[in-house]
Amino acid sequence: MFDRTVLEAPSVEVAPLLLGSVLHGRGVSVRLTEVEAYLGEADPGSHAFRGPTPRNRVMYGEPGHLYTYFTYGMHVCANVVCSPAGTATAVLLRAGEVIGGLDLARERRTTSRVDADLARGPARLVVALGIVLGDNGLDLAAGEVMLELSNERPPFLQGPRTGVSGAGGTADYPWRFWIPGDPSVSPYKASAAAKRSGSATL
DNA sequence: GTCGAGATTATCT
DNA sequence: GATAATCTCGACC
Repeated sequence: MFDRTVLEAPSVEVAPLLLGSVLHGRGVSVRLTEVEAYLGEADPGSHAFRGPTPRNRVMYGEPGHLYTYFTYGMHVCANVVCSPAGTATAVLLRAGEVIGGLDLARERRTTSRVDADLARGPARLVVALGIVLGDNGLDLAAGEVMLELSNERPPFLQGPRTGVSGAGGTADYPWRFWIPGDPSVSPYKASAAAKRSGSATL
């Protein structure tokens, strides 16, 4: 359960609040350590940039729901819908630390050799939680996948988004947030940042 | 440890 | 028909 009004804010404000929060999905619990904000039609990197489509209509719905989508032919990513109905902003869940249902998470992610890799990356996190494409639109307050907002405000860093192709995948939109020093984030962040712009450490 | 290239399919133009 | 909010594997240091 959570206070849905918190999620009515724009995704850039919600994103840091999700850090440290816990997502429970079908027997596995993950503490979020890295997220990314998407600002709907104002954001060239968002699926909603070119207006509503059958796929992204969930983002236009009420906050606190799950938005899932298929990408690169074989991966599913998950977002938390933010902002009031009619506004298409969302927060992409990029990485987290498995804190419950460890054995089950290991079964789902047989390619991970260390626990820190179980939910390191958007598609990996989705697999670890047992989320599938059909969960699109699920209510995170009462569904099989539940969000538990943290009362704490862990320290976080902010930087350019990664993996976004075309316009929008630049430092013009520094809407990636992560908890510094967490093992489920650091290697990913370091190599991706170095690859893009030399060094993006803040 | 870091770096580079290929895989594979739903969705949109 | 082109594109994509990625992952994995193999080569190299």
